[in-house]
Amino acid sequence: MQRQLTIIRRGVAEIVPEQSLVQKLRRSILTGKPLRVKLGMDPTAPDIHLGHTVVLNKIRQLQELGHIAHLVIGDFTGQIGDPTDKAETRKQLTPQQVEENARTYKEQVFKVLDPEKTELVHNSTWLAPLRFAEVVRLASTLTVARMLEREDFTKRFRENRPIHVHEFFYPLMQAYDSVALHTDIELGGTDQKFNLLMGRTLQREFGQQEQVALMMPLLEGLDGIHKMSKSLGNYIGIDEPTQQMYGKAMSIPDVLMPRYFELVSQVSNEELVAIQSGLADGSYHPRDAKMRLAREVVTRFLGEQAAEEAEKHWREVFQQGDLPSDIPEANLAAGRYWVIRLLVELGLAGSNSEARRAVEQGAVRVDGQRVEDVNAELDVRDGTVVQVGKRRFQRCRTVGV
RNA sequence: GGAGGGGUACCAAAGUGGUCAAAUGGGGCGGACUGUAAAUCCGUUGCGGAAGCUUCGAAGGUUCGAAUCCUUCCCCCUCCA
Repeated sequence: MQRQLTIIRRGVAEIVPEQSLVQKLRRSILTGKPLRVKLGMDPTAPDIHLGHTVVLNKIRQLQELGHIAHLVIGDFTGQIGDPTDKAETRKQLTPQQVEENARTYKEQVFKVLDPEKTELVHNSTWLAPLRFAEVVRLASTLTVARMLEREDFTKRFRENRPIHVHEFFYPLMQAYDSVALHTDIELGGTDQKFNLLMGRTLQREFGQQEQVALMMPLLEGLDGIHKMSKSLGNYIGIDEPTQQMYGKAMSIPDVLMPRYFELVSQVSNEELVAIQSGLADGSYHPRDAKMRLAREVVTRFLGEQAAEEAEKHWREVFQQGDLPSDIPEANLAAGRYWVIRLLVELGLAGSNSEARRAVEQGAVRVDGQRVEDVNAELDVRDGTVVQVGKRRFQRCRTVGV
């Protein structure tokens, strides 16, 4: 049991109440019955990113300890939208959209979870048939004041932004999921605290044993400040193109390395300690740590070969400043081109003005030669490579045009 | 139903008749530097090869001149009930 606790505790932000977790584990070990672990997935945004995997990793660990996971597809709640941390009311999705998103979710989620020990359930199964009287009973368990304790609601209220009544039902529905599933442990980010605790309240109301709320920290995104989220664009999706995924991993701020290793990487606890102390005393270069992490992440989601390619590309282009081995090609008639036109033609600039700026700023190279004159006219041959900045390239193909 | 506040560029937010293509911050892009696409510093950020053109919720109007004034419309928020 001590072993289980050590594993479970890694990277966790908060366990409420911890004592209850200990009891549940003990009971599980004695009876040989696995604990029922729940994770709700709101199918509004179908793409899973590294931030989501923090919680998924934890579930995976629990699965490896023998416990069983219920993955709740919030097909019903998804039509409401969790107001958590949202500045505005989310738009409600149609059932078709929810189904579509849920499908994508499933595919991605099993890159982390063990399908053998995962049960997929839809919460419309038990939420849709509820009668109004039952809904009222749920609603009667909490007060408006209590609801407004939630920071996001308070904030919106204070800032005169709208809060719709149906949004109040979100926590209740999520909590009711726990009742329906007899959940022992519910996982979520720290921002889910209110919802997770609501599950305890409702389970008590229904005479069940209360679940343990296990909260994971919110992973900071590429900007190093805000939590990783799709809407902020500071995320690494687990379905991204190889080089992009590797590159994004390399652009994580140095200071976040210890955290990423703790929450994202699967290195053993011993290695984790070694890495973190190495980073702390400077004996381990943050870049090397980052390359290791980037490689691990790409390997995990896209395979080892992809990871190798990505690393090679990285070394060529950014460490040695060489041309990458795979430059996108564009067909073009041979001849003389005005630089600006050439850039726009190749899609390396969105407008003439933008292209001119790039040249003025010394960002443009043609066959390795920096072009500084905005009025330059250039000969384009087959194979001419045009580069803007450090990472945008186009090779011209004049054959067959 | 009544009273009030507001809609400015990718986002936030100044600007209330000319000096506004529109301050400032964030973001983006670029440069320098660093064996990192990190950090830091600097530059740049409507379109246009130039003259110039089009932008401040929408449409009209006043004026030599409007993001700024007037009219109508659309959208958002708050308070009272």
